[in-house]
Amino acid sequence: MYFEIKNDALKSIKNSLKKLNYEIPEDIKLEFPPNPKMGDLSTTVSFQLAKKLKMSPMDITTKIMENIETSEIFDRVKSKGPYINFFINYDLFSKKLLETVSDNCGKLPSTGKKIVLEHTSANPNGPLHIGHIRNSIIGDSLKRLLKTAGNEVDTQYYVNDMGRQIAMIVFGMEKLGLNIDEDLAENYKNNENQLDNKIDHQIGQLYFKVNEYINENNDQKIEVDNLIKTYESGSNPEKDKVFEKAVNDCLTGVKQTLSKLNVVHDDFIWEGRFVRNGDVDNLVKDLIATDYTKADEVLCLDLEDFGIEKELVLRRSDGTSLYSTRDLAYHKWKSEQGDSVLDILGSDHKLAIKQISIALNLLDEKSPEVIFYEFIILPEGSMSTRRGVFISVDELIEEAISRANKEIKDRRVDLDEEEINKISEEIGIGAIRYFISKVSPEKHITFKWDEALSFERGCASIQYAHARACKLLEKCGHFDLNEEKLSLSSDKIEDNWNLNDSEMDLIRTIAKFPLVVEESANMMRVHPIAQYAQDLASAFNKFYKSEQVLGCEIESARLLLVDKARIAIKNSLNLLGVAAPTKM
RNA sequence: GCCCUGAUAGUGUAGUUGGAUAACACGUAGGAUUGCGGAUCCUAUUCCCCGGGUUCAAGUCCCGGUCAGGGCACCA
Repeated sequence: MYFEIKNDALKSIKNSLKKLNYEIPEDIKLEFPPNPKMGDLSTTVSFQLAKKLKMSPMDITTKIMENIETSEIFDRVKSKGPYINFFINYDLFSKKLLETVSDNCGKLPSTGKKIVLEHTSANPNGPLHIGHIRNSIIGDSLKRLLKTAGNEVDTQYYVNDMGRQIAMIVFGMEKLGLNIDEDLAENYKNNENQLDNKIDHQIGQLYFKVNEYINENNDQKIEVDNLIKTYESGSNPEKDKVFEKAVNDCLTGVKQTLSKLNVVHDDFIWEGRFVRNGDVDNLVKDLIATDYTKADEVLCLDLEDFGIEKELVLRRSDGTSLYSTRDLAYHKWKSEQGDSVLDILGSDHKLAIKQISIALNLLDEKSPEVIFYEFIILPEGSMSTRRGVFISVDELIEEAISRANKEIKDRRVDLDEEEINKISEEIGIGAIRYFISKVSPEKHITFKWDEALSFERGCASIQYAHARACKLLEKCGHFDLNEEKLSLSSDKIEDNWNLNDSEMDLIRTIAKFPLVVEESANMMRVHPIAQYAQDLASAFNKFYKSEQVLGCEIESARLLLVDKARIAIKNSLNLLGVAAPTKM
């Protein structure tokens, strides 16, 4: 709705400027006044013009005001100082809104663009820990946001099957006799209470032990190197199977975890394929042709001309490839899969991705757009799979759900076990996803249980607003709770509906949703959505508290308003990958 | 040492085209339920790290500090 209103306001301003023979600035600034009492939209165009016209902003505003005409959606337009403020006609606006908001509210028209989005891509050498979760949650929310904003999005998990880590795991299994207990892993699937048995956790423990062993027996490193060489050459199919199984096992566990968080990838791309299919070799050849490579002891790419002192090593002296070389081949491939490439990366990858971007430019390929995030650390310090110091995402999920469970049991004695479990899960997962998505990625997060999982501050209150709306609608008799559908047409809106403050505020907030989607998608940021969902819930709660809906004179109008609020809350939560329970 | 990021009420955060009275949540202190769920609402409280500069206008841009985190591998 605001898109249309903004256009109308813009047209009014332009017409007025035209009449005055003033120059029309290319982008006339329109913003929201600090307080709705001051208007619904305002422009600072007079400031913009002051210098060119050699007039004071105040005088320009006076002139504009003498000539301005507005469309009927605005009640009036008033100046305050040099600001020009537009006031919406809420009788018209609210009816229009209630007529137009539908189930897919927030969805923008197609851009025709395809984005390849890589996120999570954690090494398959252990379970996801709460450091990884920021990547997954930002990535998955961004996917939802960009899709809603009209893009086609393909999400990929880049699987590091060829790195030293996996070789170490294979080494541990073959040389140290460490093994994965399949029965225990299977056992976990059937009754999820022994996290240590979960297959990716078993692999994590194995990896930790191998690290300890190698640290004490440095001479054994050569064995690991040999394993890397063998796997990379593809000369030993038996060995390949061992590698592949280890990776797949770990991935099985990782996928279980992600799916609980409502995170699903479209593709899993194994880095090994880029070595096996010759892409890495070809890429190295192409880079040599650019004359930027140097071959001293090893082959590397000299990036000094681009302001990077550190050269990028392309091959080990034993001829095997490195992570960054394979990643380069992967990026080249990705850039051919869509119109743009988007990576979600921890800020520790900043230098590496910069090197990769420059190399891609040398090869005339698109470089990726990157969203960096800072680390989540524990109060006692940073996490490490290698050192075995971390809180796993599975632990976090268990704790979140169990806290939600306790909470809901206290409040709802009327619900059966199955319902309670389902709702606890929705609330627990919501708390986690909301906690991460509400802060901007460049901010450091120190993880504290109570802050991450508090239901007072956070997501549960938004979900509660949704549940409340559903309950109210259910009582009116025209609402199907299973289908979540209100059968009440907008021509039932009463003619004598004069909106009060809380209604206007709610209308305004709902109407903003597509605007928030557009702006957030443009910035590729999800935390404004979290804030918006909170604002929406708050506007709804205020309305709910101050106005009676059922049995009032304007029941139809208010029921429709509640229904639209419900949809907006649900859809905004959905952008964050958070469920909207109909009761809780 | 060089490079990158952060610093906003007691706490955690928003504030990205420079614009009006800096927003939200929690905390604390009060208050609200004869009506649809109190996981709610209302009131009070308190903030732009320091020093310069640009501008009609700076939390926002520029320069110089301080503190915190990260990066600078034949690791990923």
